[in-house]
Amino acid sequence: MRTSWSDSVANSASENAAASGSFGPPPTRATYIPPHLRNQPPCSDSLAPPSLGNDRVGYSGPVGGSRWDGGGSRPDHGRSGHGSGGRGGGGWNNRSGGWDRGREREVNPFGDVEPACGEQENTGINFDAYEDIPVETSGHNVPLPVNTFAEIDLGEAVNQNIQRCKYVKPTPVQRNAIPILLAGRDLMACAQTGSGKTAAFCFPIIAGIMREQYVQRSHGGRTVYPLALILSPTRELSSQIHDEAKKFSYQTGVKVVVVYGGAPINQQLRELERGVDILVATPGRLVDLLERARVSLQMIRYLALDEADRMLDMGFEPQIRKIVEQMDMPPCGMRQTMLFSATFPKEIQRLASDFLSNYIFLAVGRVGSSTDLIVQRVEHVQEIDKRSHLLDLLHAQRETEVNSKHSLTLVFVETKKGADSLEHWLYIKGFPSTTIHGDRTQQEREMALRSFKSGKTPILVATDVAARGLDIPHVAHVVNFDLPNDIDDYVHRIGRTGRAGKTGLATAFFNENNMSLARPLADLMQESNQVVPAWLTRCASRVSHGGGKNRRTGGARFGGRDFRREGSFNKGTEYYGGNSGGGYGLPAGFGGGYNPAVASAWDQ
DNA sequence: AAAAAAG
Repeated sequence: MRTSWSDSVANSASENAAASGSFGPPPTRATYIPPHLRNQPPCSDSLAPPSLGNDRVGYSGPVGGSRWDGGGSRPDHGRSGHGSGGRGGGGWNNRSGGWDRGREREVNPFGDVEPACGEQENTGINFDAYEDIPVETSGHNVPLPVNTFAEIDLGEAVNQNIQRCKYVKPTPVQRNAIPILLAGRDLMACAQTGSGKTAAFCFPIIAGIMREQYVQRSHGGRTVYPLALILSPTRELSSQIHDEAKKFSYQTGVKVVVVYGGAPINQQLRELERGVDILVATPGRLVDLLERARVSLQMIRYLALDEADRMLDMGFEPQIRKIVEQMDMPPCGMRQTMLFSATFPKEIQRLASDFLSNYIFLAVGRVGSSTDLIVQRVEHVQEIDKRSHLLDLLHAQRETEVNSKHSLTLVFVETKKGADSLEHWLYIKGFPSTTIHGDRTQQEREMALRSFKSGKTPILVATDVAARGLDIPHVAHVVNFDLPNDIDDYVHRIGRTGRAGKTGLATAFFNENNMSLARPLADLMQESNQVVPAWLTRCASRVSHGGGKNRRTGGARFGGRDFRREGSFNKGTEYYGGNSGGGYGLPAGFGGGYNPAVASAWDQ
């Protein structure tokens, strides 16, 4: 059933494809071509996840040998003794082994990249600001952070990709996490999205796969045996991670495949059959593939959970436990496990420790100490007035935006129905928008995201499916039309703005229905040096003073703190990175603070 | 109670 305005006009004639930009006066329904349908090649196969192009032929399953080999011959499958001298020389200089044929046809993921990785120059970055970032680590024998990519031995191929991405210097989470992971340690990391955390876990995985020698076991059938598994809670996030990982692994011989629901499984099966070292997946589709015995986890050496706190909350935990504990994945200690999120509630940390072995906890704060990149506003708006209030905001925004051609507004609502209905209403009121939520087809979801990112529909009405991890440049304004019940969800939502060094605005509509959020929201805003309205403080003091589920413990400087350090369960701590005693005042989840118009690894 | 994730 077509519920979206975008869809309702999707079949309009295409001769108006060159219609004017979407920031002009609102179009009329009769002649309007939805922006996302303009200038599109006919028959674009939008069901295919981006960058699935994978063209190495004849590869199946883990390879019996190291990609370090400079040898001229393709490693033999199923040969256990291969590569005894494979690491001889130990250099990264020449790995022109058996992968070359495939490499020549490997799609260049840098060919059509979006501005995030391409158009900008790396000049004028104020890297000194990085030195101020509070970093907290705990655990046994924490490896020291590095300051440059050159200090890390990731190999020539990966180094080239780092250059292609125009990363000049590792971000704080990378500086700390990469040495930890290269040392083979398990890791629980608190760091905001947009802080380069995808690269922080991808680089060590790719380097590890290239370095090590894996023996192909002769298993039957069409089962594939990935060496690394990266799980994320939404399809779009998995797709995004896959796109990043493709860039990082370009011409390394390491193969990345993504699988998720809502897309044709046959295509994904074909990709898997062409070989997979790193599998990026959402839980449901992975379980399906495991049950069909098309994927085995026996060979997994690296397990990464992105948005790990979401992955371990009530809705996902059973599936994650099944994948990690009840299939054929090597147990804790036999694999390297890394958990990343911007928020890590204590209860979730306790759960997560089941999956970890002697792990290091890492929390990385934000850049700078006083400049808040996200201005948070809370307004008291009754349910009945929300729509007209939103309209006022959008009109005011339009007034001040005549010159900025690419400024996006992300509106979060509570329900899928509410998303459709608000989107339709906005259309009536002359604001081109689209919507993303779990009741839309995957094709529609991906189209909506593209249309929003490109600025063709500069308003996106979303449920929490878009709250986490998605890297959408140019989101100037996040509106919490309906506030979430959990303060961590709020942190993730507003984290969609204030990215890439730009300032962001986050507006929340608060009323009696949000009383349970009053206290944590007021605390959070205070900690991030925001103006807390007096009425909100009053609300906060009216509700219970107990430490409920929503209460942030241990201060919110980092959006998390190692739960092992609480109470008597103290395993010893070590500190690096100038955590000189608090006063940072802002939790993680607030965008990086470097100059605009520069690219760096922050632009992951 | 809602959202997400398999079909």
